[in-house]
Formats: sequence, C-alpha cells, structure tokens
Amino acid sequence: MYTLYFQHFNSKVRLTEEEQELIKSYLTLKKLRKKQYLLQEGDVCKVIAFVEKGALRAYSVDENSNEHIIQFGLEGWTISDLYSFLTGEPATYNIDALEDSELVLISKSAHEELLQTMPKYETFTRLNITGAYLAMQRRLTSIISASVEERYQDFINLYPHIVQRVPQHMIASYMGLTPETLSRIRKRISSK
Amino acid sequence: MYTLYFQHFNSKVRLTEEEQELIKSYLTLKKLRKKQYLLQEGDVCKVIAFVEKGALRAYSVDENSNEHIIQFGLEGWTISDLYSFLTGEPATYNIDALEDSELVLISKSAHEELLQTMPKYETFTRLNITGAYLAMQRRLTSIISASVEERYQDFINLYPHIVQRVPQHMIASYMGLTPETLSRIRKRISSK
DNA sequence: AAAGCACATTGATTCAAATCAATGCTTTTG
DNA sequence: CAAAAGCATTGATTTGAATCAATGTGCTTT
Repeated sequence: MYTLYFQHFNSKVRLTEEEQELIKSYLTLKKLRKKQYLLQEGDVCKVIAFVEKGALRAYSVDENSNEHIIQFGLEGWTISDLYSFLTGEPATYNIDALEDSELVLISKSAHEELLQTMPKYETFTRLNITGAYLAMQRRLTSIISASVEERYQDFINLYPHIVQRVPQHMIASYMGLTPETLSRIRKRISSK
Repeated sequence: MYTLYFQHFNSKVRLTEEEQELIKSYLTLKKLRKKQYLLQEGDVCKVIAFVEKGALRAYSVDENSNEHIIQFGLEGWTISDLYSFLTGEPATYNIDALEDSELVLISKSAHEELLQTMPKYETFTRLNITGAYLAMQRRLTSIISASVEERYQDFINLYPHIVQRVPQHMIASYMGLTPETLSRIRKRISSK
C-alpha cells in the first residue's frame, strides 16, 4: 500500500519517514473493479488518483456517443479531471477502470492544505504537472505534424506496456482513429 | 516595463514591493523585431519568455519543410521550448516574432534559484504550468473529438484577439489544416 | 511608382480515413 | 457447456481534407 506512490514522491522530492507519515494521513485508498467508474461526466471531480495497480482511462463521449480516450492511467500515473477538480465545475470526462485497480486518492481539501503547509508537496505537485504538460505537448505535436503511421510507431515505442494491456480499439480511440483504420495501419507496418 | 508581468504575478500570488524588486533583479528585457528568432531548432532553449507586448509563435518544421504551429504567445502569455529549457536538450521548436515585441526573460539559473529561495515564485510557476496544461488539454480534446468546423468555432470564441492579429494560414497551421481547407470552412460558416 | 511577395480564395483532382457491412475468433457469463 | 458479447480483421464504398493549380489583391520594398 502506498509503496509506488512514495517511491515516485521520493524520486522527485526526498521525504523523511515523518513527512511520509504525515502525507499518508491525508491520503486514502480505493479499490476499483474492472468497469467501475471513478468519475462520471457531470459529477464534480473530487479527487486526484494515483494508480498503484491496475489501469484506468479518462474519456469523453460526443453527441454521437462515440468515446474519445483522453488519457490512460497505468501504474505510477496520476489520473483525474483536473479542470473539474480545480474549479468545482462538472466533469466533462468519465474515468473508469480497465482492470481491477488500486488507487491512492487525495481530496481537494487535503491537496490544498498540503500545498499550503508543506513546500515539498508543492514541489512534487509542480514537477508532476510539468511532466504531464510535457507528455501532452509531445502527443499534440505528433498529432499535428506526423502521419498516422508514425504516430502509431511513436506510441508503441513510448508506451509498449499499454499496447500489451489495452484493447486495440481503445488505442485507436486515444489516437483519434477508428478501430478499422488502426487495424489496417498495423497490417501495413507488419508487412515491412 | 515589467508592468504586465507583475500584474499577472500579483493576480496569482500577491507580492510586496520588496519581493517585486527582488524578482526584477533576476529578469531581463528583450525586444524582438518582427520575424526575428527567439529560439531556433537545434539550439538549447535558455529562457522562458513572458510577452509584455507583441506576438510570437512556436512551431516545428517537418521533413517536408511544412511548418506546424504549436503555440501562439500574445501579451500576457509565456512562451518557450520548455522541454529543451528543462533538460538542456536541443530545441525541437522554433520561436519567432510575428510583430515587434517586448519580452521579459528569465534564465535557467535565475529560474532555479528563485524556485529554491522564494516559495511564492514556485507557487506562481505551478499555477502557470497548470493553466498551460489545462489550455492544452482543451485543445487536445477538441482535436480528438470535434469536427474541424466546431474546432474553428471554438478557436474564434476562445481567442478572438488572435484571429484579429494573426494571418489565417497560421491559424490553419495551428489547427493542423491547410490554408485552403480553413478558407473553405470559413466560407461554409459565413454562409449560415 | 513599379515590381515582387505574401496571402486568401476558388476550382479540379487525388488520397486517406470513415463508414457500412460481414466474418471468424476469443472471452464472458448465464 | 452453450449462447452471447466483445474484439480484430477484411472488403466495398463514401466522404472530407490534401494537393495541385490558377487568380486576384493588397503590402512591402526598392
């Protein structure tokens, strides 16, 4: 419990035992069965979730009820509807579990209190959001400038573990493609 | 000089006069003529730039020498190749001025020192990157899930001032479209 | 003022991905 | 275990954006 969370924390900002215990007192654990929701569109997002074990996805649903995957969250990743969390507006994303999962949750009040009282937590938060920003920028750049085939190659190089664990049609959705198109791209690639 | 910068800073984290002077001692000013580069691909990005006046763009160039605009930076925005700035790797983006511009620059060493010595600067940085993350997530979501026409509508609603000041083919580039396509989309929209 | 560019528009054609549809395979689940 | 559901693949067709090409217009720039 909390192992991976503090492993990540310490790799970015070194904590003493006492600091670790203090932070732990602000966190809660949650298990999610496959297909269970962590968040549904329209609800306010109350937590930021760190994935200790398992896999989740955040996705939006458009007017034609097509799902568009915004983000995957595997072990070591953080997942949330940050906009809703920060503003208190209703969430525009759904988040659910692709596998049975274990999460470390932090509530808004806990998050704010830690930010204000513990400089190391603010540093951790800053580094986390910076990493997320850079990852998203890479994704955006590749969408705008690369061919679909290159983008898939980039994806499997960057996230080989996701390719293993997540159904292909969800990767298609993450890439903004139909499952048929992704299947044909894989065929093209493998015939080389 | 620095007016807009500190206006922004104070709107996020309130500073005393003395703190303001202290920070000012870490900043430098730079003027850029239209078409001048702030950063060229391959160089290491040495600064984060805050736009006091004018307009810039960050863009990448692909193997067919097509330009892809990653970001615009108008008054009040921050622009940089953050990945290069943080890692010291060569930049993958170019940044240049679309108009004569005035920038407030912070170097890496200044940035790091302020982060370590001044909690308010870290908070400011965290809030800035969080805002940038949310803006980019909105853009990404719209690319993945909305039609090109909706995306353009969203863009002009969100950034009407950019539409005024930036040539249309650059907006097309920012949206990942050809200028011809954007022209036709505008025609379709206006004929309603 | 004239020449040369940069830019937006429009038309014709090509091309890549979406859509529609069907099949076989695997995994759930009743 | 059998039925059903979920998933990947393949084929045929449609659709929307890219490409190629030409024109007009307003700015620079010399």
